[in-house]
Amino acid sequence: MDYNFREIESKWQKYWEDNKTYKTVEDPSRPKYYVLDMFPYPSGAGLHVGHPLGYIASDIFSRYKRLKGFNVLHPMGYDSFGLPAEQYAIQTGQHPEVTTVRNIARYREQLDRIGFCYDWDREVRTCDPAYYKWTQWAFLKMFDSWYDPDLDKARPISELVARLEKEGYEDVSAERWNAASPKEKSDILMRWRIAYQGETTVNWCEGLGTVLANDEVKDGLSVRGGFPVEQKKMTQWQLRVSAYAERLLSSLDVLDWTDSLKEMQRNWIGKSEGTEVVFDTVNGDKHLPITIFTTRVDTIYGVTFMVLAPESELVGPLTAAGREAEVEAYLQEARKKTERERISETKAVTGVFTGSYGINPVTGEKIPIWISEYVLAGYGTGAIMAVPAHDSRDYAFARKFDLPIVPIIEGCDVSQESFDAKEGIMCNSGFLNGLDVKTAIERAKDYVEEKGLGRRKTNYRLRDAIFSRQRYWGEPFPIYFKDGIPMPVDEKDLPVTLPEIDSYKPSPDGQPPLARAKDWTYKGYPLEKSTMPGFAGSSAYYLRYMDPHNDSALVSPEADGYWKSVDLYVGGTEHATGHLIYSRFWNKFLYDLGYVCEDEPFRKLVNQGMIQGRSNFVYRVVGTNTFVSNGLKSGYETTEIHVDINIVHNDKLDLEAFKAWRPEFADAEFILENGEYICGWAVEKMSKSMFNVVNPDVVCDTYGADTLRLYEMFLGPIEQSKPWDTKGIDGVNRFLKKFWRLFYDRDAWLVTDEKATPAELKALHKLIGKEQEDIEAFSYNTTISAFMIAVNDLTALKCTKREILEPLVVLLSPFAPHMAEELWHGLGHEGSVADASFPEYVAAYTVEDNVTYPVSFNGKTRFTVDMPKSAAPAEVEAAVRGMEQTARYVGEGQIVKVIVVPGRIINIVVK
RNA sequence: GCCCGAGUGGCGGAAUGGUAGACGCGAUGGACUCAAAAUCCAUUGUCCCUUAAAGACGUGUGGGUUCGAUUCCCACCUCGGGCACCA
Repeated sequence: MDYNFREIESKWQKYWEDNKTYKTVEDPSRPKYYVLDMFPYPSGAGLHVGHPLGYIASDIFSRYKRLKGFNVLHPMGYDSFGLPAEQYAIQTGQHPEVTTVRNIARYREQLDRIGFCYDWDREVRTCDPAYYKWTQWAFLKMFDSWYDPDLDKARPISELVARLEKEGYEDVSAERWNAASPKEKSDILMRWRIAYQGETTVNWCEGLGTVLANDEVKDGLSVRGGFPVEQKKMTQWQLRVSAYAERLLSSLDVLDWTDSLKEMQRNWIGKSEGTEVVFDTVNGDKHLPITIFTTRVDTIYGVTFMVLAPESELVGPLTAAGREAEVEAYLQEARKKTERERISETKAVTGVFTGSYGINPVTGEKIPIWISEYVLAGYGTGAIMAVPAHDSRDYAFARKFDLPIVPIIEGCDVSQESFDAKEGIMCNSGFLNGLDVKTAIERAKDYVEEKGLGRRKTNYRLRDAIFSRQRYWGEPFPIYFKDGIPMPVDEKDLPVTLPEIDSYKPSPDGQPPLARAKDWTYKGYPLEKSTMPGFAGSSAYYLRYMDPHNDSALVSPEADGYWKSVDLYVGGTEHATGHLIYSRFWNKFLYDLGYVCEDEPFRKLVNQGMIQGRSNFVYRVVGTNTFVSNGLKSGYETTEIHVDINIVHNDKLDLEAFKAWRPEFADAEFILENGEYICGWAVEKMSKSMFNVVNPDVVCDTYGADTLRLYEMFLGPIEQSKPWDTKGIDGVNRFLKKFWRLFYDRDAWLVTDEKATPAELKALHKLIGKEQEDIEAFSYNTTISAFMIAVNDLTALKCTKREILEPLVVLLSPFAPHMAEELWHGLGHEGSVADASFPEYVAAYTVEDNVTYPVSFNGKTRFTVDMPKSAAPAEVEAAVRGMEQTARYVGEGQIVKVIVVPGRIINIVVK
């Protein structure tokens, strides 16, 4: 019987499905292990070979852990709300659900062909009402909670209400609270709710007709669609992620994530420890104290002006009489610019003088107050003290508007640029003179606090997440408005399902699409018309997999207590500042309220790299229909043309297929080298337009799923991005065929019950040891190498013994499950190879024979020493030192060091 | 500009202080075959050389630590990724 992968693979895929081989149930008698892939958005284009890279890696790990005796949870689902389906719906009028369901079916078909061990009974879809019921539920909990800074966790809002009634809270006194109207009370609580509605500057994307979160905007363009994004003040639902900034930052330390990913999150959270300082200001005869934030309070003697953000509410009160027109003109100008324009004009320094002055609280000096775009309203207090000598932005501004520059660090040259480094000795700085900068920062902070001029303050760049989208294809908010007051829908009435509407465009009066729904009300009151963003549904999906059919809780305490959190999460880095922050926030919130038992959702995270395309080119001689082979093209003037990689094999063009590819190439002629047409190539993004997309189905048809799995892992370390290069695929395919031939010689079944030889046992156990070690380290490519060596060794030994081959099949099963299953049953087993046990590693079988070390003095071999090859260098050293001959040559105790490497003695150092 | 990460044969890559280039691809030669496919065997870092032996060189560049450096340290160059008026 030859290795017929088509037959084998479809046979076992059906077997797994029929027997529910991969169904997982909670089992307290076995240790659990939770392996999760980032679930895909089911796009219309289907999967290409880059998508399954991470899935294959996690599948191998899941299968390995299962062989090791773990109860493995390995689920899959779909992140199925999202913009592409909605954009398509707007164009075609077709309900996004229709396309989504179709795409999911296609994804499932493609995934099934690769032989994953998912428990499909646990599938989730974010657009399923039974699923998004729990997304809405979590939102209600957030709406109904506040962040208590004393306990440093979220608490029910009722506790805050009780406190307000009794003693007041912060600046809201009990009298004021108790006298407030319902609307006023609602507004007050919005200041503390975790999910709250508030006015904020948002990223408005006209092209998509919706607001976007910071991580959905890149370089001033929307990540989806690439439309320009502008800043706009709007009232939106938001999540108080910023309350968790410190916890999100500090618990990064305990996570087993890559340093680069943690660093990205640290940057995104952007903690900076500084000082808030109060400056008195004078506008004519009016005084108004304003607070600024700085990390360099030590430079306070170098302050020569102050700057406000254009959006700052201080702009109005500080605009002096007679300056209104000019200030207003500047604000108009700034408002009109989109984010992108602001960025592209980085170098252009703009600003306007308010006419007011600030008083430096330390020096008493009077300094002008300006307005400029380079100060952001959303960070710190929206106002800064400017120290042009030691801040490059202040420096540029001072140069442009001819403001004084006062250096306060000894010996620094600020004639060309500012001196930003935090080093040097202070001067011109009163009580700070003579201190080095680091000391001066601390001294100045103490000083400011002692004199009551301000206080130490930590700021974070992390902003609250804007949570409303003016779109249709997302979760509706479980919020209705009673007399303008946002009210939560009763928990028992969840889910609030999406209504049918006639068109997916915004309503004629510019409202979100849900305004088109006929009866979008609850208890007779209007429901919220925006929907939740994409990250809502993906923030807690890993919890739902633990208990996917529970209708009374997101996850039962039993299921949560058993599965706890994700042990291994595999996915791309593109979610570093989006999903991976929101999920951690969401989980911490649920943890605070006691719904989950773990503070962090993803213990260990592995980022798989991208698989790029490898494009092929043909070279048409200009003005002809003749194509010249790559090696000869320098002799001609040619145009480079992308050619479909499916008609190229190992860079050799299939001439007939090329002629048939496009009508205009039907009568193409070729200039060949050595009788072949060699194509050029380049590594590019995998995309249809470059004809370099490789479909996993095609690879499965040609080589089989097992070869695809093996090959994707053999390409290199999974974290690395690399081009898909079909060249090497024959190698792993050859390996599988060779493996098969250990069992079958054509139709003859070779396996015998003879006893294995030491050489055979050695080959097997070397592999067991290596596979164990490498899989735990995610070094799959080296495991496969070890496999190839073992199979070559056993082939050379003509090994046909069950004692060796049976464990070998188990070792193969995580990588090539179909073939392993076929051979496992061939060996007479009844159940699936997935239920086998990982073979025990016996180090003794791999021990090498003795080795003879020559011991030389002055370059001449004087004697030899016999040691086992496994002896550690230290043991060899001890043996050499202890020998009589040694003492004869160098004298007792003369040896300083004997340098030994496995197999030889390199040097003997003598006193 | 700031913060990470990486530079090794014709190619993907291996080795994390101890024989650099495992394993695979490609290439060359050979066996089997009427032939092809498939399979198997051998060679394959560079230089010197008819070949071999022997030798020298060799992990981006320059220095350092060490008996010994692809690996550790310093500086630089190149590439990739992230952040970017965050005071």
